[in-house]
Amino acid sequence: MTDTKLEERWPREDREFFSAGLLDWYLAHKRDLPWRRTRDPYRIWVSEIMLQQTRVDTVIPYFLRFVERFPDVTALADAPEEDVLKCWEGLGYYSRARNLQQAAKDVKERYGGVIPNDVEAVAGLKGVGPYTAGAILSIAFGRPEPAVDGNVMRVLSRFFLIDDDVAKPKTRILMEGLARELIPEGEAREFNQALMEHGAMTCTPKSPRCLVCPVMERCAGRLAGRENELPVKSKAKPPRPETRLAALVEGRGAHAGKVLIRQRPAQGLLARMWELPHWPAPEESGASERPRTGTGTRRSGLPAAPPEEAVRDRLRRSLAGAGIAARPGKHWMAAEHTFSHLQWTLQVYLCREEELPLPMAAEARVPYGAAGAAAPGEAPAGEAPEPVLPFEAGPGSSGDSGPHRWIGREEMAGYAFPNVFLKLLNAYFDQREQGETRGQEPE
DNA sequence: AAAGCGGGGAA
DNA sequence: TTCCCAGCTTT
Repeated sequence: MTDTKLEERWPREDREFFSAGLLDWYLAHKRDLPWRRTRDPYRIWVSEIMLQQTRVDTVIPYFLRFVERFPDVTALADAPEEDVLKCWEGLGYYSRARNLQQAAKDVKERYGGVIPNDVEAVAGLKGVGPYTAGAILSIAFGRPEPAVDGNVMRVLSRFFLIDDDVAKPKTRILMEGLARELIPEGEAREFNQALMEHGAMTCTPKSPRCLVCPVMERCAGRLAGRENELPVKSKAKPPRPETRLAALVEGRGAHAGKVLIRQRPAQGLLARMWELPHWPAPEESGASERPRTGTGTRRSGLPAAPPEEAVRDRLRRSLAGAGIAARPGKHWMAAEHTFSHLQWTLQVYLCREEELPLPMAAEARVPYGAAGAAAPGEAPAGEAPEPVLPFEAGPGSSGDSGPHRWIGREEMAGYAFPNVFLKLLNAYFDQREQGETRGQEPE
């Protein structure tokens, strides 16, 4: 973008009014946040990674715990990966944690553990894209780099009345060019934070607080009466629904009092996190129906449980395919977990570990399972044998089961779980402690 | 350029 | 409940 072109579209007077107004407002009203009490580039970096896709109030306790546990680049680089993942548990987008640690190892090796004051070096770190690079460089080092996130695009799109689709990469490039020009001399650190703070506190996604806005007099979006239709953003695809059968296997004998968990593969969704074992529900059964309402875990009753016979057989075969001999029992509860691209309905069944394990498990391991492996009275006669499903269907999957473990409540602290499984496990152990199984024994 | 990747807060 | 939010990597 040439300077004349920029001047045409956004006059210097407006730009200077905007920058000065926001900066003054920020210096008077900025929130006291943990990462604003330091200029340590490491802490700025950690905070910016956590703040991707995550709100300030959610991040604060995670940030404090994280920098206490891993106080500097070297401590993070040298920590076991599962410690880092456990510290990130519940925060989501777990690849952020793995990329952050990988980048810490790189900083330790390449730059002696010191985060370099260098645009290319910072931008080259794993997990650091254009926004985060600009944030680190400006906030930690005072460099005049733009840091354009969703807040900034919303603010700029309104004040300068830019109705390009902010979902397009081209629009972000445009905004970065504008944002770079807006930085007042020597004020990058405070101005970039002022932009984001303004988007978070005043120029909010819905119902922007124009009446208290420090730059409202010249806000082109508001003057045009279009503040509520900006920014323009094309809609994302709705998440694809998927029903899955989950097994809460109660251990017997050596595993009494424990339940079975497994670790997910190193690649893809929820990589290396732990979970209850679960498999896709058969399409043709009623099990693939979604509950009409609801998110989160709930007691059995609301989403109608799928037909018990077919489901129990499928579960038993899937468990056997993972080398676990267990008898599926009663439907316990349904839980929902929504990702941005996927919506799981987990139908959770209580199962009991079998005492007679290996021979049967070995036989049932045969992928296109022989009906002869069926436990007494379970396989419906005349039904075509169903394949034992691999651990995770889809491209890039080895099809192998990950490691399994038997754990009690105390051992949960040693494993990182996605929230939905954390809730299910806690609900299960709570219920069992209260002896609240009344009449719900597996058949 | 599009898809994959979690979770929580506001309306 | 439903809707909305959102940066980086990989494909």
